[in-house]
Amino acid sequence: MVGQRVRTRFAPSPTGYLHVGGLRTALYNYLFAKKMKGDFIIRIEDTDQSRKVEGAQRDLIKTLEWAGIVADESPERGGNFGPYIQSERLQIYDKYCKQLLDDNHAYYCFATHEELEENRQLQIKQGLQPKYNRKWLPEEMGGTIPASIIRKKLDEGEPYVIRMKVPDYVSVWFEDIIRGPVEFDSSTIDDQVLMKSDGFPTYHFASVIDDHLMEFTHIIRGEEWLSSMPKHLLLYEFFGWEPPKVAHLPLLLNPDRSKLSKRQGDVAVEDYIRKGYSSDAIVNFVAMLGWNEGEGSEQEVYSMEQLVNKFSLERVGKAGAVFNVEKLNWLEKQYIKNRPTEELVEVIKPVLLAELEQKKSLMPLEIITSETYLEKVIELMRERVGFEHEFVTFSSYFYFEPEAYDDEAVKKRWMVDTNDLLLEFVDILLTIEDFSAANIEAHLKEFVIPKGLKAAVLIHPLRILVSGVSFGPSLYHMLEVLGKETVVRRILKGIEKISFQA
RNA sequence: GGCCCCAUCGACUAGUGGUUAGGUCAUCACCCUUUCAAGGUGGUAGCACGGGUUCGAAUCCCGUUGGGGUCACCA
Repeated sequence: MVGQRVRTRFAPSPTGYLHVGGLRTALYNYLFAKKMKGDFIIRIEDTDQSRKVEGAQRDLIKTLEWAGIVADESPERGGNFGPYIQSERLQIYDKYCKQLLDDNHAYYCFATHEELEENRQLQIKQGLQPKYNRKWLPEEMGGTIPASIIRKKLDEGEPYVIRMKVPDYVSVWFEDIIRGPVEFDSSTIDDQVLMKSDGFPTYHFASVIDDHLMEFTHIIRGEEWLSSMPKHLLLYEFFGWEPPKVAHLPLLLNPDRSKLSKRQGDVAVEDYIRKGYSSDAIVNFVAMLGWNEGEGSEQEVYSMEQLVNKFSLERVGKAGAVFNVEKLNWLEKQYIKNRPTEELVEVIKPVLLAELEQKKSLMPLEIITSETYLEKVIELMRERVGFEHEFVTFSSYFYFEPEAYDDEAVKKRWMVDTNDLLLEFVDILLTIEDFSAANIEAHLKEFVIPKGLKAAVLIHPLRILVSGVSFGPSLYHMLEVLGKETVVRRILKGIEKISFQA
């Protein structure tokens, strides 16, 4: 194994959306493989027919690719170790199962669900660990069932499963890359079903065989698999295969420290995409949940490339991490602040166009959809939005007339003579040739100072009139970007609707 | 409950025997400011507990407590 090219895998079951925990698992597999100049592979574990969801495989891969996690081999890309879908590898599992049967490492079990359940209840009542009672263990393997009976059942076409025979009184030991040595006693391991009665393998069996056949060097997966590791190890031993190195990742947690779940917020990557998070932020955030550079590094923002360069399994923590959206939000803002303007234009243009389908704008379309205009909006709003789409949704006044005016702000900012002042000031605005921020500011001050008033008496009402709200970018720059015509129109329209309230 | 894993500010974490226990998010205050942000400065806040080992423990060992995972013909 020394000098071997690193191969890792992400092996989701196509039962629905991609979980953020799954995203992190995939990411760590990807980062490690790429860091080691190796390959990252996607394998689909669809051995449970009943849970299979149509389209899930496509969505899973699409979402991973959205995040920048592109597999070197996958069901869609192919590769030299296919098929990459387990339901297409059934003959392979059959073959290896036969071998286990021949070697007396596995046996047929004809127990019914009812029987099993009854046995389980009995054991629980007796205070024992629920475990298969080995009723169908054949004589030659130390059990009580004669080969003839098994033969007969088989001939009669009786449904069966195939179980692995866990050796008694052995201790299974392995070294986890993240956790160090871990030991289990075989008495705590159940005779795991390998082949289900529908002829499909269970996860445990299929994944061991595929992990070996596909020549993975490192298995990186969630901690929930830690306790089934000994079963897998036993299987490797039965086959005489060298097991890959394993790393069990700490779990992602809810704010109350239970396993991250629906109910307490969004868990699907798609949910976050829908809300407007960028892959940069999600990947960065999820990468830091359990991994850090260490050695006094204070970097918080990492590109995928940097992550690849710096990632190491040794620096993955052992404790679960709470998925905290606040920090994700902060990261998203960091990316928006630093994203090239052209990129932002590309993203928000379609959002604006879609919005324009719904709503009429009184502003010239060729202007507000132009790149130069959007660039100006971005310049003003860049540090004030939490998501890219907010360049449109949170700043709709750059494109649409205000539909309402913030009541509280109006109450606070309107004096008896505000409307008169505004009306007077409109005339001045009309005279401004060069409608620039600096010019507007100069004219406003020139207008207000001789009257012994502060600029604020106009600044706030103007903002409210023009945008409808009491917050936003620099007023003068906002007016400049909107243009004289729009500004004047909105002021006149606004003062018709707003008046001083005592 | 058995087995397994884990334990530093509210959150993410740095720290591997000697540090005023550091950083980031959040939070609070102040500065900047026409507003809101952004930014700047500063503050509050943490080694779960109890025993050891040691001249000296956040760091090593044991125990307790707490949390989590897992005990399927699901992955």
